[in-house]
Amino acid sequence: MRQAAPTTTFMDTGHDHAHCLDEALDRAAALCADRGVRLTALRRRVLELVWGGHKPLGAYDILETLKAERRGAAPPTVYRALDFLRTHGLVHRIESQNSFVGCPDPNKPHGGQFLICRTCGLAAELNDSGVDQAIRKSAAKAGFSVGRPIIEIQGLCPHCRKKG
Amino acid sequence: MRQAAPTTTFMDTGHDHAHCLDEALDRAAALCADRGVRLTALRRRVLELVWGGHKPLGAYDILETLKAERRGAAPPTVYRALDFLRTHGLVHRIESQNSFVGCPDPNKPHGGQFLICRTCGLAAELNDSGVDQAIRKSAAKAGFSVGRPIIEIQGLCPHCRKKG
DNA sequence: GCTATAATGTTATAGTATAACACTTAAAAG
DNA sequence: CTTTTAAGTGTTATACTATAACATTATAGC
Repeated sequence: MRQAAPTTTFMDTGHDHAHCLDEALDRAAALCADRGVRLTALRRRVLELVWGGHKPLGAYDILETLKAERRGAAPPTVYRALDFLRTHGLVHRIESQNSFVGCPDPNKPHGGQFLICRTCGLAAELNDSGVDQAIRKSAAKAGFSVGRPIIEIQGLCPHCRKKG
Repeated sequence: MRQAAPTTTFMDTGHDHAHCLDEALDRAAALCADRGVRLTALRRRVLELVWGGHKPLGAYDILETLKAERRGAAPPTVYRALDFLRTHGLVHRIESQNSFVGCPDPNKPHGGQFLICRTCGLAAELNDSGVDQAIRKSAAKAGFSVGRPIIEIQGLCPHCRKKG
């Protein structure tokens, strides 16, 4: 085990984000090494951009930055990197926003549970077993076999509630 | 009150769908009358198409049908009708599929909880208070104020499990 | 080094959604 | 009943999101 439990709640605005980022990149490198897959410079860079903050980024936002750095970056450049990162659980897609955010806990396979602030745009990943169990129970009642649960809760984060 | 509690689980393949559809249109007419808003021919027709089955439809699928019926139907034609229907809770958007499905219970305001079969594409709307409570509890722990919860559970419906 | 495979570059296009303005129809006011 | 006003729809153009298909380059294993 390389890391202690990663962040799952809203960060202070002034938290040490460089630390989050470094840890995320270290986890990714370790995970890819374990699985014998390649965290190439491009994939690493895209992951870095996604972890640039706790606010989900659009694919074309990422592309804008890449274009300034690499000759000929195009949509497939970023979508392919994102596909790789998602396959390995390093990044989640926020379905309700067409955006992407780093996963703080890529080793544990899970669907995403997100709290998303409608004011500041920050997203926090939950992974609440109570929610998961309630869903499984409810699905079971309908005779439904649960594959990938998508949970995206729009609302107000603690900071924006106070300022509100 | 015009109607008894509407469907919330997976329908038999051979259920009386004409009945579902009629009830949905009646509910919509009553709701619009109550609220003093207009269920125009276009809006009614789009709702009818969305309720053509229990499988969510894409906006451009709806558009294809409309084009055959109305001169000059274009994307705004269908998106505007869908916006109206969504505003009044008559239709939900399935975020993970860019598709739209009729709501069986438009009077009770609620975010959508959906079970979506990855094989046959059918969607069933839940509205499980256990799930809702688990989410509220978990969000409260993070100091987050819940607005609109989006829950889309991909998996296998009872019929597709059996056919396997 | 050679070969097979994986990754990326490159061009084109598909699929989803909205902006902006013109026109028509229906409701409200007189 | 007509005028006025607002709501709804038509129409054109365009923005945003994502993938297909094929060429080229880089990497890993032999």
